[in-house]
Amino acid sequence: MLNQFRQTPPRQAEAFAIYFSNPSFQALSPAFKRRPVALLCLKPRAINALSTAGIRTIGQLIDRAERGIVSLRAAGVLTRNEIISALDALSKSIRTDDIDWVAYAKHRGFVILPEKRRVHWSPQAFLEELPRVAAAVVGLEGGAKALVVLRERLLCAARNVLTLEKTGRQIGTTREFVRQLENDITGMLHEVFWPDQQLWHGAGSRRQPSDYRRWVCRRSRFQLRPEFLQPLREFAAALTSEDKRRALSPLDWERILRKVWEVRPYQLEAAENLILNLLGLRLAKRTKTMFLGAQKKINRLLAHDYPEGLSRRELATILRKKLGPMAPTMAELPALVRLDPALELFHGRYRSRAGVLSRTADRFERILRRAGKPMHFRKLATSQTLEGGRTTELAAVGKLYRDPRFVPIAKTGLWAMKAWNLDTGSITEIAAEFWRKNHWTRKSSPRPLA
DNA sequence: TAGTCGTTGGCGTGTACGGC
DNA sequence: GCCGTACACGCCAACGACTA
Repeated sequence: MLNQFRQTPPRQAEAFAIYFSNPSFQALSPAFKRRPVALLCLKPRAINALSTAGIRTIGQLIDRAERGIVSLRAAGVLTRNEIISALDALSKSIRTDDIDWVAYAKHRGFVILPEKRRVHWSPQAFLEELPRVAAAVVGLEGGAKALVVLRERLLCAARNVLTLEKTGRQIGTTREFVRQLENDITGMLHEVFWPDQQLWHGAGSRRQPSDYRRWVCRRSRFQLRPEFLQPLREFAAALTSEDKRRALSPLDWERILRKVWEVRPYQLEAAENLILNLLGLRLAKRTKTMFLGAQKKINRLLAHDYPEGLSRRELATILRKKLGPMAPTMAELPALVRLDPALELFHGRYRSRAGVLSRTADRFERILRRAGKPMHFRKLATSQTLEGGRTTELAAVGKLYRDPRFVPIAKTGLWAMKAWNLDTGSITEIAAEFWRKNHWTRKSSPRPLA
């Protein structure tokens, strides 16, 4: 119980007291000393015991430990050991201007996440690792039920969140318990992801802010590598108070994501809701529904009716006719298209990506228009395979014959768009037609060149 | 005995949807 | 466009069973 810096051994009566002193504590700033002891990740019993003894800040704990905390009610050997261990780890983690929390966590035997080290985490790498880190934290702290809630309610796209009721049915519990669990998970993750902020208290959480002991008593025994948190911090720094206050439309969300992380919402599909949650953002439901409807319409139009694509103006006009006041404006269209992985902008025209066009003939039309000239059916079949189709050469010919958009060029195997109005007969037929148009007879036909 | 886990019931709010 | 209804959800209070 005693550390090496104590000069004289304690009296017998003080044998269960806590004594701890270390010269390195002098390097701690007054601001840091004013922070709550909960930052040291002590168990609730230890926090409660210290709180009862009037010790609520790190500075108070250091001062009292140097003088000796003789009577610590409701603290047994384990609790006293834990406090000593926290003080010891703290003394070994002091750097010139701050605390090295990773070193502190190592000294305490906590889990350091993510396991792999990187000097720099790009937004893409962060997004890839985030679900694993969240699952590691929740799996170890919360158990199987919490993992299901995490998966169905947080590690998913904002539009795919399972209802409380359905999630509850999955784990055999009530929707209210799912809500409480989700709140606890969110709180836990907030504390893990924002370790230097005031401890989180979510609305509806079991923790009550009026009760100091409850307020500070829970911190997860995890430490995230600070460099891993950098992308999230940059994102939070780029947000305005207005962004946090109002419910964001999907377009606002898309705009912010592109500006800060240079990614699109579907790229963070697996963790979209968690990221929104960690950043304290929410999406507007009504607007979201409205835009999802518009997006569905655009998808259908471009995949079936206009596989060759539409200009922004054409698309806006058609949508206005079909959706009326619910139609997106010209200005909103580019972002709406960017939001949908099935759509793309190609040479100034919006169109479905070839891989998601539902009909083979639509793909053929796309390929031919792109080439701008007739193509052999074998090459057409190969090209559509490269773009995600599965049609064989034989089936391709059948589809080309059946679809009035395409015409064969004589018996060459070449196919063109009917809209191109090309001469598609054989050389003999073209020559005969040429002669007929010029009223030439056999006698009057010109002699072939020597 | 305090804390945790999980349930129950109730109230208010926002949204979707159908009927008029 | 308005209205009523159903549904999902947030939030809260209270409670019992269990456990360290």
